[in-house]
Amino acid sequence: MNISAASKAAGLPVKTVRYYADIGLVEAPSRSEAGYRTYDDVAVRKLVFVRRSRAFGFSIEGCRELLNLYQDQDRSSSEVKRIASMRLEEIEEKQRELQSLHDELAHLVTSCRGDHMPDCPIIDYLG
Amino acid sequence: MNISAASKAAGLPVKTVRYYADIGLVEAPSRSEAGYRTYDDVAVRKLVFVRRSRAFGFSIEGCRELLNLYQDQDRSSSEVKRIASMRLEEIEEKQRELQSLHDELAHLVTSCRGDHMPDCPIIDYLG
DNA sequence: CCTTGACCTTCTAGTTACTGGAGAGATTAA
DNA sequence: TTAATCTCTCCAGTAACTAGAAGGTCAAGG
Repeated sequence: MNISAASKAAGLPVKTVRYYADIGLVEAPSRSEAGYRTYDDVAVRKLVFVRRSRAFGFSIEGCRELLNLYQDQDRSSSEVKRIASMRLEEIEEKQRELQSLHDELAHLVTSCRGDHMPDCPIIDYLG
Repeated sequence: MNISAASKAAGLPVKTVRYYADIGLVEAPSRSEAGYRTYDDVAVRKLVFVRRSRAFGFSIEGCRELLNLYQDQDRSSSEVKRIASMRLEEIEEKQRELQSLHDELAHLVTSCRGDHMPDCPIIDYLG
């Protein structure tokens, strides 16, 4: 499989597939005689794993940790759970921040008449 | 006022204060004979405005827009309201995304026993 | 007067996670 | 054979700063 086929199979852009090998997140693939990268199903499965992990908001370093556990037959599920729980807490923190941000801004928006007078509570608040 | 005083007054790191002038977000301050940047209250007020806008999640470009409106005596409050409302919608979209992310991950975490067996539903799902 | 330490300057480079493009070689289909 | 499509590497850019180096300035204490 050449890189574009692997990229389609994994659901990642070609550039990203190369990038993940460049930074050592996944193994560097073997090359054809002409120097083309060649991928097999195992490589694609790992790329899919990374894509899903990223979609969960894990950082590259987080993915690296998870990937090691994924590849480790002797892993304990408690370690995986610990990492996922940390990420869950980060998400919850972000949610709280976003909520207070939302409430404050919504308050300002509703208190602004939105007509053509230069008077504006949003600007007043920010300034 | 030298840069560190202005930085404290505005609630921004010194580096950031310099940076905002470098990219032309705020005016370049005048300089003392020795080349030190000197700030007045007006400059500080604009820095505070930027800090607050950033805290609301506006991008630098968004801040630039708002700052122009802030400095424009003839601004219409409808324009300000429009920009703030757009930002509010973005926040709400982000909240929805984060919520489904949270639910999915929370489901996986609770379904994982977290013991010392290599069996793990989180890994199974990702891989 | 001199030194010490805090403060200021510019410049470069690093961060995160890619993305875009140039220039050149390889492969495939017509 | 030629044109289109891949693929390669390398360089640069994105957002919004942050860190650190090398060096100039200023005020206070001895």
